Parts: sequence; C-alpha cells; structure tokens
Amino acid sequence: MTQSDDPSGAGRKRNQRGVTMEAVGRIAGVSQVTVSRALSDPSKVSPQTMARIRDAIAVTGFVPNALAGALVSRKSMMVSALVPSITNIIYASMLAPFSSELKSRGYQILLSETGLDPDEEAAVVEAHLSRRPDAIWLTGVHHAARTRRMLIGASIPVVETWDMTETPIDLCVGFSHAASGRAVAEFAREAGYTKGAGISAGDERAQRRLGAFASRFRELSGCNIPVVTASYGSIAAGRAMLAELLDRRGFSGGLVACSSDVLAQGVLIEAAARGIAVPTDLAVVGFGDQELAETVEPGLTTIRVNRDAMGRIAAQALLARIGGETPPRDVIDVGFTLIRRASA
Amino acid sequence: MTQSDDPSGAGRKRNQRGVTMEAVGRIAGVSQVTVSRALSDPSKVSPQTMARIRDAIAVTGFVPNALAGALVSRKSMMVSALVPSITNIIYASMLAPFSSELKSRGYQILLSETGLDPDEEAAVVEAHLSRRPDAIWLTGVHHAARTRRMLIGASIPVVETWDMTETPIDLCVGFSHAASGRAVAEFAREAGYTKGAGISAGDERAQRRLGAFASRFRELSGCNIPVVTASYGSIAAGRAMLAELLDRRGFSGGLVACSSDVLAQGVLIEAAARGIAVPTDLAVVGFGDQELAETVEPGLTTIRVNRDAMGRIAAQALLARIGGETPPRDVIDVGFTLIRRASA
DNA sequence: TTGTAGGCGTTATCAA
DNA sequence: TTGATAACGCCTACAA
Repeated sequence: MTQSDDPSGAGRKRNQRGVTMEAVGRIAGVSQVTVSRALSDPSKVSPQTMARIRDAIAVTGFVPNALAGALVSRKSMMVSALVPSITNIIYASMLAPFSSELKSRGYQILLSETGLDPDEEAAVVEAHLSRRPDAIWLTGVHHAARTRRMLIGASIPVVETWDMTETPIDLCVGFSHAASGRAVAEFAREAGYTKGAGISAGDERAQRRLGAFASRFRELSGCNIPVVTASYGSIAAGRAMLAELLDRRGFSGGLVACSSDVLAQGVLIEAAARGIAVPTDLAVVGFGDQELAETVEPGLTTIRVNRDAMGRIAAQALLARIGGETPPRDVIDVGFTLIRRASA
Repeated sequence: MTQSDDPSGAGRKRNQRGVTMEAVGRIAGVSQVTVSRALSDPSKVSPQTMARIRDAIAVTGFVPNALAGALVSRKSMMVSALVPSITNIIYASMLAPFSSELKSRGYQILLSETGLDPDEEAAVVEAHLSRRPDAIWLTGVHHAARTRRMLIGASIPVVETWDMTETPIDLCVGFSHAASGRAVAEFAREAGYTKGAGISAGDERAQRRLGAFASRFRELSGCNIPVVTASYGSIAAGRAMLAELLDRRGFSGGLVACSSDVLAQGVLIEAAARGIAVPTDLAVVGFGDQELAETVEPGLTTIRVNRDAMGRIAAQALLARIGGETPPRDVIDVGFTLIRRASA
C-alpha cells in the first residue's frame, strides 16, 4: 500500500549538484561573496540586497555547505565526544549538558563510543581527528601513548573527564575515584561498621574505587576485607557477588561497598531474598546516585557526582580555550558527596 | 601544582597549517596524488612507494582531512541522528546498535537532541544538513512541513523510527503506538479486568498509546475509563497520578495502564504506601520493558519493543539506500510484545 | 556596499 | 604505476 508510487525512492539522488551561494547570488542579482556576507553578517549588506538574497534562499531552499566553510575557515564548529557507552546513564547525563552548552554556541557533536579499551579509543580518536573537530571530550585519563601524541599534534583543546590527573593532555574536569572509595571507608568507620567487603565491576575505574575503599578500611580497622569482582555491573552480578561473599568468602555481615548503584541494588535484592535485614544485619553503599538509589527500598546510601556540572564546566572550559583564553586552572575537581540514606 | 609550566596552553594553535598529503608526498618523494591513492587503494601503488609513504606518514603524524575529501567526493561518511533526549534509555538503546552498525562501515555519527517540539527539530535538521550527512535518522513521524521539505530537497536517505506511518519521508522502521495501547486493553479484558484507568505522560506518542488503550477498553467493556496526564514521566508523577485517580476521579481498583515503566513504578510505590495489594486490588501495566520492570517487586507487566533490532535495521536500511539499492519495503514494522509478569 | 582573486586539502579525470 | 590539472563550495584578503 505504501510502495506503489514511490515518491522518494529510485528517482532520487541523481548527481544533484545542490544549490550553492553562487546560484543564490545569481537569482538575487549579486555575487557569491555577497551571499556569504549576508549570511555571516547581515549588517554588512544593504537591506534591499538582504531582502533579495533572503527571497532567493527561500525559493531555492539553499542550505550552506558547512564542509566547504570549515575547510577554508579552519573552523569546523564540531566538537568530538568520546564516551565508553551511550546507554550508560552516567555518561549520557554528562553528555547532555555538555552538548546543550555547545549547541547554544553553534557547535555540533560528533559522538562515538569507545568501549573501555585504550587501543579502540585510539582508533576512534584518529577517525575523529580526520573530521577536524574544534575540540574534543575524552572520558577518563588513561589513554594509549598514540592517542596523546595524535591529540597534541592536532593542537586542539582537549578535555579529559570523569577522572583526575595531574598531567592532563590539556584540560581535566573530574573527580578522584580513589578519594571517593576512601570516603566510603571513612564513613563506614564513623558509622561504626567494623567488618566490611567490596563488590566491584571489572573496569579499571571501578576497581580503583574499591581498591581505595579496601585499603583505607584496612588502615582504619586493621583488618583485611574481601573484594570480589564481576565482569559487568548488573543486578544479577550484584546478587551473585553477595552470594559469593556470604557462601564462600566467609563474609557474615558488616558494610558492603559496591562500585555502582546497580550492583548495590542486586545486593539489596539478594539480601531480601535471604531474609537478611538491611541495614541492621548488612549495610550497603553504592556509587553514582542514579535515580534508583532514591526509590529503592531501603533507600541507597551512595556517592553522588555532579555530572551535570561536569558536562557544563567541561564545555565552558573548551569554549574558553577555543576563544584563545588561558584558563586559570587546567585541572578542575568537581568532587563528590556521600548521600546517606537508609541502607547504611 | 599543575599550571606552572603549562605544556599545552598559550603556545598552542598558532596558525598551524597541519600536515597535508602534499607534505607527506614531498618526504616520500612522490606527488600528492600518489599519497591519496596509497591511502584509498594501496593496490594501486607499488610496494616500495607504499613503504616510503607509510614511513612519511608515521614521521609526520599525518591525519587526512576528511572535510576536504568529503567536499570533492560528495560523501561525508557521516550520518545524522536526531533524538528527543540522549539520557532517555529508550532512545539511547536504539542509538547504540544504530551507531555501532554504521561505525563498522566507516560512518560516524553526528548527534543532536531535538526535544519534542517539531520547530526545534526543524532547526536542528537544518544545522545537520549543512554538514552534508550521507543519511539521517529521525525519531518519530510527525515533523514540521519545513523539515519534510528540507529533507526531500537534500536527496539523502532518511529513516523515521520509533513510530509508524504510511507516508514516510523515505524509510520508516518502527511500530504502532496505537496498536500497543489496544493490545494492553485486550490483555486487560482477557485477564478479566472490568474496570480500568490510564496514566499518561504529556508527549504526543504517550498520549496516543493511552488514548488507544482507553478507546479499545471502552469498545470491549462498554464503559468509559479515566485517563490522567502528567507533564513528565517520573516516579513522583506516577505516585501523584495514582493518588489523583483514587482520591478525586472515583477510581477504586482494576487495571491501570501507564505510558511508561517509570510511571508504573511510581504507581507501584504509591500502592504499596497505601497498603493496596498488587495485582489483587490493583493491576498495573507499564510500557518499555526497561530493566526496572524485571527487578521491581512485583515484576511489571509491560510492553516490550525490540529497540536493538530497530536501531540495527534502521542502520541497514540506510546503508542499503546509500548503496543505491531500492529496498523491498520502505516501511518496516518491528512490532512489540506484551510481557506478562506479576503486576497484572 | 559590493566584487575579484586566491586558496583550503582533498578526489576525479585524464594523460604519460 | 605515477603525475598534472581541474574542480568541490566557501571564506579571507584586497580592491573598487
């Protein structure tokens, strides 16, 4: 019923040359340059000319070719954003304010997923650099040597986010994962928990958080605690890891720190299934402060990172750099907050 | 501690002309064209020449300028993706397979959020078209007239997703929101629910689902049911809307259909707070089959849409079009499934 | 206020 | 197998 007259199919795209400023100018009775000027700065063109050009644009449906513009002006008005995964709300929620901030200044986002492998990231970086973005957002601070080299060679502003380093490629806007892990350990002690355990996802940042938690916990309490690692941070993994701790690692109660709220939710569900009372018999701390942390029962004590601010500040820092400013600090720590709810 | 020697700041970006094929060729002792050929089709260049060029590229850190290439070849190797919101997992989870499918064929994603307003979308479409993408993904099938005009004028493959139409701009890969609403009503009747109510978010597609649910429910049962609308689909809104139904709309039990799983979760929470038993005193159906639908207690009966397949199929359809193929069907309905769990 | 000339860094088309 | 030459569509001088 829909394919019979095919309004859009076979006949389309026949070497169409597209409308150019040249063509618009011809119709408006001016030269190509005048059209260009009319678009970039209307005040440099007489009102009558402007009107004729406007009409010609309307008639032809002219849309300027930004590729050509970028080639000669050396400004692509694109900013690259590289994140491990778009479906992870952690990254998406930084990206949203980042992109909206840039959009309001006329920039567009060239987005790619990199996964968590530095070599894959390097390949993506190269592909992006070939598009000549005016700046680039990277997630994390551990990159392949080749990535650093390419980025420095490209001479564009770079912001590394969602982590902290003293030697950024250019700019860094983030927080310390180790410090957040230590903060959980310190909270545990202050709240009176003398026993503990850790559940981590397999990625490097998660392990860094949990490693810092465990070693700080040991410093404060004098005893080692078990840390188990799941390859991926799912609810099922959280349940399985708690079972592992209880059934095979001799863990029998205390505070369990998790590398993400999703894992923590799994722990809560497994605890409920086993009739273990939270927080009296088992205390749970997550990471991320996702929406679920607030709605889960009992409410999840967790670490909140201001992702909106991070996205926005990163965008502003890049814009400043693009504008030639030398920022007062090239490393900005947005910190984190421990949100105490009922689970610990 | 980090800003003293400023390795990346002020000195950078000094009218750098960047390495070109010309420069690489000079070092390798060949012309610029030969470098171009070496990169696009190594078999057309002698092995020795190839080796010298490779060395020259390594030495200079040359990264080809895809803008220039796109300008002359009329292939940007970019595909635009326009979604209402990146942080909404619904859209993000379609985007991920879409972009990974395209990436494997050398395309990159130019991403923008459009919100839910057709005029805002039109502005975004224009900005994207100026970058000359080789194809474009739109979310939904209701667009401003100007959007349709621009898109048709651009003569590039367009896929409209996450909805259904008999008159697509070009291609459509999606499902029928109305049919999904009717399916919930039919399920309700078959399961023996004689009373019902609806809770919808304010956006047009959500209202279409709930409208279809209500009218089909009326057809089947002969009685009108109340439908309340929240501006935005949050847990808090779900709680508030159930309260509204119970306290002010004379609803006293039966099946509540929600336009999203998040709203449904709010309903479950409010019901629990009021001591209303689910599903015995109140049955709840969501939409989307997010992860929470499975983990919430009781498990949420909901509508599942295969978002992964949609993203992938949309990508494949666009790739086929780019390759000049005329697809057998320009409208593909991926359908949906009602997943029955404990809540209804 | 408007126009002319010259290039931006590639790919396409010939010719050698 | 390689190279010269001509675009691609626009912006940046500079000139009128």
